[in-house]
Amino acid sequence: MKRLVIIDGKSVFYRGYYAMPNLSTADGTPTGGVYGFAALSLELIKKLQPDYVCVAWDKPKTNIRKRLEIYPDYKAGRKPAPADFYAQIPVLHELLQALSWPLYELDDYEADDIMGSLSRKAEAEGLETCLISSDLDMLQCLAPNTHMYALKRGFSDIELYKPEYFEQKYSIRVDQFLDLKSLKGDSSDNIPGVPGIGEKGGIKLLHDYQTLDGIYEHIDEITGATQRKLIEGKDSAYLSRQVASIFFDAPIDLDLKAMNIKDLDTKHLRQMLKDLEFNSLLRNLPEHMKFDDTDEPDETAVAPVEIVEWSDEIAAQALMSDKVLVQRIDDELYVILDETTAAHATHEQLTDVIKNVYIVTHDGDALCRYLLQQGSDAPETMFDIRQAGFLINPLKKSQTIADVTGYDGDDTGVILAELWRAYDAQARRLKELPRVKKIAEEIDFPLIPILARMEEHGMLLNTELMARMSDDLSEQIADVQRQMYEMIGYEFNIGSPAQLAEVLYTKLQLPTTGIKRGKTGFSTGQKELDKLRGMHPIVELIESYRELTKLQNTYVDALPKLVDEQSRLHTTFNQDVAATGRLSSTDPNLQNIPIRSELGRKIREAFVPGEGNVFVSADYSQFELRLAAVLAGDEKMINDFNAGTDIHAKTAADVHHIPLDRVTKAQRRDAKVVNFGVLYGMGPHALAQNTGMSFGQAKTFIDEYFKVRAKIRDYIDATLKQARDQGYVETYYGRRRPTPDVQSSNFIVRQAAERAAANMPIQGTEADLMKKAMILVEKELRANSSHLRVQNIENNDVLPAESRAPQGDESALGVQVLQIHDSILVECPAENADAVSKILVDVMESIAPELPIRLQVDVSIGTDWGKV
DNA sequence: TCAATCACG
DNA sequence: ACGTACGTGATTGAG
Repeated sequence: MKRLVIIDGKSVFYRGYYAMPNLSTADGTPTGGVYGFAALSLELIKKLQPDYVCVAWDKPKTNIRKRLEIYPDYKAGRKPAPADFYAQIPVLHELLQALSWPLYELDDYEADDIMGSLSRKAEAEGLETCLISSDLDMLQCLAPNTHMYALKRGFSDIELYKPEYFEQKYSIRVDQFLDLKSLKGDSSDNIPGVPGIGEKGGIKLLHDYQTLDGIYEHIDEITGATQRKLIEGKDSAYLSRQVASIFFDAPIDLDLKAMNIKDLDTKHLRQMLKDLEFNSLLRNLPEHMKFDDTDEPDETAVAPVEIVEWSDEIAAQALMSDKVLVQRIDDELYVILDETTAAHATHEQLTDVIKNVYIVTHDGDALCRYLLQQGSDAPETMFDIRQAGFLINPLKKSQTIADVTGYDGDDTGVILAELWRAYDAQARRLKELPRVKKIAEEIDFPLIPILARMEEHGMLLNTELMARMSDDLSEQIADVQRQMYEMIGYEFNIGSPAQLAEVLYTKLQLPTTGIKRGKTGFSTGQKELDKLRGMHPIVELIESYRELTKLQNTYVDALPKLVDEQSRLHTTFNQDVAATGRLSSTDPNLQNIPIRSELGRKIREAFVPGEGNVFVSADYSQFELRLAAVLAGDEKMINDFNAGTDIHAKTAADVHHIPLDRVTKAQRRDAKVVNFGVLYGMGPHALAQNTGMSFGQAKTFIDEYFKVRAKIRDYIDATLKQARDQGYVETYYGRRRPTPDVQSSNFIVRQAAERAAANMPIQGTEADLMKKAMILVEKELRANSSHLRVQNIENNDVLPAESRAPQGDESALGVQVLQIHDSILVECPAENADAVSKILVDVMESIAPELPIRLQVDVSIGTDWGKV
């Protein structure tokens, strides 16, 4: 039996769009919906092996005219789809052309009707029809040889409905389905049904009386509320049936010739998929769609490298190369010499290679950590394919090997060949982006071994102290809990926002005016609690409960579980996550250990240096604000900073037109909020929320602020213009962030993108400088040149840098252990603390002599992290 | 798996 | 009519 597949285009596209919301090509064109459509339909083609395929499409607006005549509220209340959804539709149409799948759309008929009509004709012709849709309405079309593949939540979850399965699942016949829908309604199409009758009730009624007509013919036999609801809802039920029924008479021919799946331009298809960067799909095409390229080289399929065993010859060849790829896969270490040859190796065999040859690898951090664990040295720098991928497009959510190579199979030879190819492509791309290349080579790549050493070194945790703190917190939590239960009169889960909202807004009847509500009900977040403060004593109890449990669950109880045998914590620093270029820290996140609250700060006391050591902490003062002043070229602000003026007080004085010495504490505090907020694009609403000003006051304040700091306003405008005109923004040093969403027609999306775009050069330049500082600090700590020289000058025992002891923790003055965006934490022997402090201040303050501003670094020494 | 909440710069 | 400050990560409850 010949088989026909009819795809509900928009429905499948929609699934794809929401399954892959962030997918885009390297230049930022959104492709998630198209990818979802392509992946899903090609998968189904492979599985179903159809002879014919076509796609049904809802024509915008005109297609529901027929139903609107009957029922004006049909599909009312539907939200319009987002702009980048529509932007992808022309691309999808192009793809369909490449596939030669006919696309059917008609005035007055929805995709449902087209699918239904075609399937009836196919049934008559003796074809088997597979309907692909997420709209269960299509179940009306089921027939002996017409089946439906219903897409469910997620992506690969598909349910096959044949008439027998349908009848078993719903315990009604297919021809009763429309009547069931007439009774239960459909909220997504705004079809009312009979209010009060749902699926259960509807099925029971249809069981007893077969049809909607049957039910009303026997309405006397039905009792109670059901009878009343049915009588009241009779018109609605029949109206619903009219609207929900599929029109099987759409004027469309079953043109099997046009639907023939074998008839397509495979070359066109290949080019299309390549342009869309759907490389994995390209490699996994159904047999008949593959491009026959026996007479021209196929650029997509990559031949696996040959993997040989290590030999002296390989070693010699590697040492003579100007670069080799070194990659660990499944606990095996490989060295790849060129696109055809790779060899198994051990870290010992590679020691000389790593010391002398430029290394290319995917995930240099992992490679460095492995080498360090084996007792080897890490290379000073390398080409990291993962990091290069990030630098080329920092908006890409993930940079795994599969992401950068487009190959997600498990053939090691192919992975290695693809990695080599990916490196090649990246190197070529970086040549076109010289400033990005410079960032890679001078900042991100050299930082990798430093981060690896920091991670391996770890931070010592006083677990006994943590245990005592935990007991303490437990007692306090139990106490707060007891007080709350007494107050309310019963026990409930305070940690559940749903239950808490119930207590606050229903049990206690606290006012809900002005309270934000989310999808699940009224919010119980800190902002909303602030509004309720003073109305009920429970508010303070909730706050302290939250603080205590947060501290205990997230830090005090969680961190000790993660220490190694030496009681040290090893985080992972990610350099390829934050689109601004900042580091992030995971497993555990050591960049968000509490400090702001008194109680939270205590947790830092459990972070201690090793025996005989101390911590030295150095942080930039007002780093981002200084950079904003520089980027905006605001000379007044730069001068204020260079003169050491209190910038927040100065801002307040300027905005209020009063002398500096008459600024009140409150005025300074408000100015500080604006100074920071403006870096993020804060509006009057947020300012009002944060300061307690009225909306009007906040607006006036911001207007006044931008009069005083007109250069900042100009800078933001210029940055946004750049974002719109060239599609990206960049840091002072040229790190880029693409800005596709500033073109969005969706106001909210666009505004959010604008704030992110305006902020990126500031936050990103901060990140660039911090990384530079870390690289230089590391060099100084290890070389400890000038400082030791000062110490050794008396015995005149200075060695040239080259002949000093090999690199290693022992020979360094101290070890960097943490970076938190504007601060560096170093662990060092107590006697080195002053020398380390000096290095930190000197290096960090002089890291950017090209900038016309003084960078100020504050440094402190302590015997635990709470004391620095 | 997602939303809510809250920890940091 | 929307939602309202940038960038992160971890935990919890609930579907």
